[in-house]
Amino acid sequence: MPELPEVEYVARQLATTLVGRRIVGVEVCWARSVQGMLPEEFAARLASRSVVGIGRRGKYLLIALDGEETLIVHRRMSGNLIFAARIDEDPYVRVALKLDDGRYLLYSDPRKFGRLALAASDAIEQALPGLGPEPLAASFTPDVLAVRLAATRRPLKAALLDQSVIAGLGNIYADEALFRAGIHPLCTGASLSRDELQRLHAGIQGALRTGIEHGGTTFGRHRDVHNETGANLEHVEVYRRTGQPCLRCGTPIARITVLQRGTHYCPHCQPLK
DNA sequence: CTATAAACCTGCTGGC
DNA sequence: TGCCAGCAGGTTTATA
Repeated sequence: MPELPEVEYVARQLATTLVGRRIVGVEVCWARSVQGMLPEEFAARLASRSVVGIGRRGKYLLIALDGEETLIVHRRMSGNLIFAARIDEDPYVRVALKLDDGRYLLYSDPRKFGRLALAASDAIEQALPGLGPEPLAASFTPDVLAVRLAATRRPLKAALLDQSVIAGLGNIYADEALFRAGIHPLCTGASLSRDELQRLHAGIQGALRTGIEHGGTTFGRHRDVHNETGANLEHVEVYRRTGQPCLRCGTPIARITVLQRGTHYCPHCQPLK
């Protein structure tokens, strides 16, 4: 579920609410939510650690601790990090961190796909699978985008969903970016003109920034650290709008399947060359 | 390299 | 009301 905007929004919340807190207790309720080690070792390595910083890489949330270790969280389809007064406030708790102010930070995840891991703070990139550039970094230019897309013959939608091409885009924001750019999801990356590349670059950044601004997109499970929904569903232009009129031209939004993922676009505004 | 399917899991929605 | 099929923001692994 969470894509870059949903992770970034939560990261910004945690930067002001979690940094400085110490972990005084760890309860693992679903062992497989912890990656790479047994729950006992995970709990032992987190015990008495203080949070010194919050970061994000693609869809990975990074919680830096003293002792040079970082807690890496990937929420996958249905995971959320939520502050609570008690563990049983949420029915889907997989891991609970008790904090030194008496509250809990709960990792809640109905579908159990998400993972928590620990890695040396100076080796985060090596601990993650190979990720492409950060699309909101200043160094992510239309030229960089062109180079990333030139290396593949796959449909653009498939390339945008590939985290090793660009980090952080998922099904919602890939569709939104392509709509903003006026490019059909089945176009080939290598076939894009200079103008189309610039539009796609602007579309990617614009869609992501809009998502962050509205607290992320919630149509199902995404919640922020206060268990609040994100408002960006009111601002998406094509995602899950199948059959509804295009906000630009009125043509009904079409839905196709790419990589077994629902893909939404306007047949008029996003022509297939 | 590309494409496709399956696996990991549970909950919700829509149709009959 | 009840049941079943299908769908869901992601990623990894196996197979053609």
